[in-house]
Amino acid sequence: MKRGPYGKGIERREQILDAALRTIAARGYSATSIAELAEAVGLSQGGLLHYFGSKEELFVAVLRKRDQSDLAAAHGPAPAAFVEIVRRNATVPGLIELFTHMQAAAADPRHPAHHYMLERYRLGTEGFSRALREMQEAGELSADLDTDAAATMFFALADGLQARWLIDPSIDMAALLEQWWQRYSEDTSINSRPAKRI
Amino acid sequence: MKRGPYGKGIERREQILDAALRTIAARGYSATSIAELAEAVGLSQGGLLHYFGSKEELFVAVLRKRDQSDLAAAHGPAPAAFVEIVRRNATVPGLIELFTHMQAAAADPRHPAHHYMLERYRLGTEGFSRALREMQEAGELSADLDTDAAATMFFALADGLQARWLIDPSIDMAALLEQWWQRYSEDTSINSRPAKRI
DNA sequence: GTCTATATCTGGATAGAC
DNA sequence: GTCTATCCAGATATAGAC
Repeated sequence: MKRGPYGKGIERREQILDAALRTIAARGYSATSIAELAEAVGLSQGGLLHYFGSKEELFVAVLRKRDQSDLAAAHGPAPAAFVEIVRRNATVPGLIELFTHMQAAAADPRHPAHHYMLERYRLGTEGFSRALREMQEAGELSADLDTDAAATMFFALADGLQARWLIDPSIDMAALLEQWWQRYSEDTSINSRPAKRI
Repeated sequence: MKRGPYGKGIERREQILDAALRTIAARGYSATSIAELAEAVGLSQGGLLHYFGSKEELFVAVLRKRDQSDLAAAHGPAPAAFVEIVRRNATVPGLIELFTHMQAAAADPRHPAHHYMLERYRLGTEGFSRALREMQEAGELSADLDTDAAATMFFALADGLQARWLIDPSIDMAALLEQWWQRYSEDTSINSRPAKRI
């Protein structure tokens, strides 16, 4: 809450992002043009674009804001906390839709979402992997598990499930993630089991 | 190879799809308008649209054609064969890009890709799951594995990895899928291992 | 900082001739 | 079946006034 125009600008920006978040959540991605967004925010198209250079940059900012709120809401032990975020996201399909569209668009290195996605993958897997290593050190997790690979899989699986869930909501994303983790994290080291089943 | 205008129309359609496949593979999705496509095919825009009602329907037809050729090229035991398809797809990023865009767009039930995706999920998981059950009956796979869930996970993981790989080609999709399968398919039934690690 | 107005303009879809 | 020509819609981005 700084004073002066600089602080106010930032504050206004956050207000706009909040409104955009709500609008996309309610209307979905495809139904949302910057005109719609501007109206929902109570601003003109030009006024909106004053804060974010382009539609795509605005969308990326919205995703960043969601990540922020997801992270703030996360708590508890590592794998469960991440599953919890997915469960939480499932209440807001519009934002998942936005994410999948941005993820597809981010294949182009010049797209504003490209850097965002790279950063998200890096931070996400680093955090997840670190949490797993701590579990290993505490003896709560099999030491032979490749934590980096597991983290990469988790995010790919979560993203893939989300994309599919939008099309076919019959699947239970959180349950599948839990099921995956339960089975995948089982101890498979040589000491813990015979080489062959009897 | 039927005779008459009907057969010829179908044949022409296939030619067009082949050309479209190559063009998208080479240029990527975003760079491909129907005008570009028409040019590559050696047809006018109107002529192209005579065969496919709209851009989206054409794209879906392209995906169907790729599936067809993937399936024709697949061979060998179930999980490995599917990984092989992913490995093969990795040589054609443009088509993966097309797929991820269509997957995102398919969230809208009115989009032509919606039905395609639903069908693909259904056929894919059915086939994968059936193959796993056969392995179980042959005693090659732990009987306690939920084959439907495993199949759903496989496709979600593969799709998620592909979307990420487009943005960050440093990951090895096929290796991660194999690693997943190897660990996930391990026998975890009570007979095969002690309850707790020593 | 915000609005109005406008510049483009890309691109998909259509109509009708040949 | 294929082409030409055109239309039209929708959307973004920009310029300049207040």
